Amino acid sequence: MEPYKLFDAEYKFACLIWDNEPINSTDLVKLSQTKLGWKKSTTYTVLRKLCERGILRNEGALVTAIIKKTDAQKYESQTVVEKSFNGSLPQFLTAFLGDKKLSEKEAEELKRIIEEATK
Amino acid sequence: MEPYKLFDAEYKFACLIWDNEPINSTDLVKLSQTKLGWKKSTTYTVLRKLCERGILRNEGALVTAIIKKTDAQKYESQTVVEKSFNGSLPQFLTAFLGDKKLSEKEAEELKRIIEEATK
DNA sequence: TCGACGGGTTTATTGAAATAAACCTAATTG
DNA sequence: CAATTAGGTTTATTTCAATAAACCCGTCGA
Repeated sequence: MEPYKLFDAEYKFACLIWDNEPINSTDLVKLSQTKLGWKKSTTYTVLRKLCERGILRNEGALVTAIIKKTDAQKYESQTVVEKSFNGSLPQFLTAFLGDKKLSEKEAEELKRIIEEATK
Repeated sequence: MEPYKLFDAEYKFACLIWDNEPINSTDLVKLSQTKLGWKKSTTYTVLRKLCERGILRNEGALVTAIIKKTDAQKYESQTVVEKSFNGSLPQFLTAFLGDKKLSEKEAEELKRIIEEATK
């Protein structure tokens, strides 16, 4: 498995941790119950797998993230561009935008992000 | 199933058709063999499923696409932005670019695509 | 001192994606 | 006409993501 690959359920779960870390494991069980509808055992199963894969850590019932959300997102974004868009960001953008219209403000923000990446 | 959702294997297969349509089904079997390493039955199984879902058509052994590649890509791009980036294209772009540096030319191209979506 | 609770592990179950073996029938060709 | 080929369908198999039931063990408060 590639280091940062998170499956759908895993990603949602990891988001709980990124948003709440450090979090006690029992509290995480409760949070998963309310936010994801998961049973205790499900939470611990997924938690252990992500720990084994070096993505999370559970030490003394305190759960934290080892990899950052931005790194997981970076992996996810690059994977989709590679797999579905031949590695081409312009192709991705073109497809995403389609006939969608952007406001001036949105366009400015995007262009600023792009500018930023040329420096 | 959402109309345009293609699983990984299905997407690769559909790409063969988008790139070669109209294509005779027997030729498609050969193409899938060489490009994807698929057996004949695999090709026909996947082909039938995509036909049932209204994505491809197989009429008189002639295979064509019903939905366009750009539409499948659009769906894919929007799905990833929703699922992993909270629906925010700026967040996606930021994550994708990371520390990557763009050349002037690449930046221009991206900005042009964005400009285009404001008209 | 026992029962509830915290903090887990072990072991299943289910469902679906990915792939293919085995079979079928009609047409064609040597 | 016998064998091959085209063009499929039917039925499995395998793998793995997603989810959970059932169990375990130490501790702590009543």
